[in-house]
Amino acid sequence: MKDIRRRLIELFKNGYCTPRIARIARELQEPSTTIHYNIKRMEIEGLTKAYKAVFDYKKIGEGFCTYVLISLSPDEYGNPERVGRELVRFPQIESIDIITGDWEMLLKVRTKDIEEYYEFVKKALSKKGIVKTKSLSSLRQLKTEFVKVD
Amino acid sequence: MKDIRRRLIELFKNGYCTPRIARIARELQEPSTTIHYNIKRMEIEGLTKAYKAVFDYKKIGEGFCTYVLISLSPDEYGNPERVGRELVRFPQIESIDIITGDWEMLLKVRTKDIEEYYEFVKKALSKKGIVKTKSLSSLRQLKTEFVKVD
DNA sequence: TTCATGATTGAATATTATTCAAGAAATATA
DNA sequence: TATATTTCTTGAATAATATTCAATCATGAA
Repeated sequence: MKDIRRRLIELFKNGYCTPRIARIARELQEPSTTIHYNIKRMEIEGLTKAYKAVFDYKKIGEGFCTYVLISLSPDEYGNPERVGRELVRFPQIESIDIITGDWEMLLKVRTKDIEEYYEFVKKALSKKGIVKTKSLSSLRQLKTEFVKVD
Repeated sequence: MKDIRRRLIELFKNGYCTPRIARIARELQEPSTTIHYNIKRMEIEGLTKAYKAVFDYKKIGEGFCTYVLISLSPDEYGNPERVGRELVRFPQIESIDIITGDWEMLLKVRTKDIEEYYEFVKKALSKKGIVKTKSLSSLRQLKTEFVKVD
């Protein structure tokens, strides 16, 4: 058998979907050409960044979700984006924010389990500039990416 | 003019998109019927929960993003899901997690600005059971919903 | 009012999703 | 091991959908 699923999941994580114009037109009771026109305008103007899938992450082997608070070394305070941009490429990272408060950065990370999370931490969070981290693991998700789950 | 955009944004937040089968088939060099079959199976088995859009949230008037740590009263420790389920319905909430550590719950909230956030806090976080909160505002997002932004 | 720009829409066309039936591959059962 | 059963793959045909185009309408500026 071909492992189509694994490849589909990768594609769906950040794209390869598209609006259902005909269905939207029925829902909003407007002509499909009007819907089409508006969707294209929103894309051109950059309101929409991507069309993607939301998964039952447990079922795709990414059931372990952790929020990571990050403290940067003083010489990185002026440029937290540098560290952030290095992290963007890690597929386990769902979101990266530079934040107010006692910590400089907040990540949301998805892995299979705690072992895989440990591997991620060793690889990704040993960057120059990161001096301290604190992990908050999710015991249960009720909503993610605006979608009600569970 | 009809305000189509506002309505499209609402629909796109948690659905009304669909996989681009033909495009995926070209990308993966597989017959489109094989792709179709696998996508449907993933939907039936519940691997995929929704197909939706990711926005430039600043451009759709939701530029202010805040993570909210929540502490529950001792009599809610045994049932944090009760509070969580009450919060699910708020459209400003992107994610809800029950977490390990000093706090019981973590929300990700999107509003237009700090004023609208304040309105949200008054309405949503005055629930019985919530005894303390701490807001970490996002100064800059580098990645959200697995999609690189900015 | 007139003009320019952007939004809405129906009709025609191009592209795509879906169904169906047949066969191949994997798995279960004897 | 043989055989049955289930799941997966695939091409051909059809149904549904997206897209293009040109005309019309609405809006705001000059």
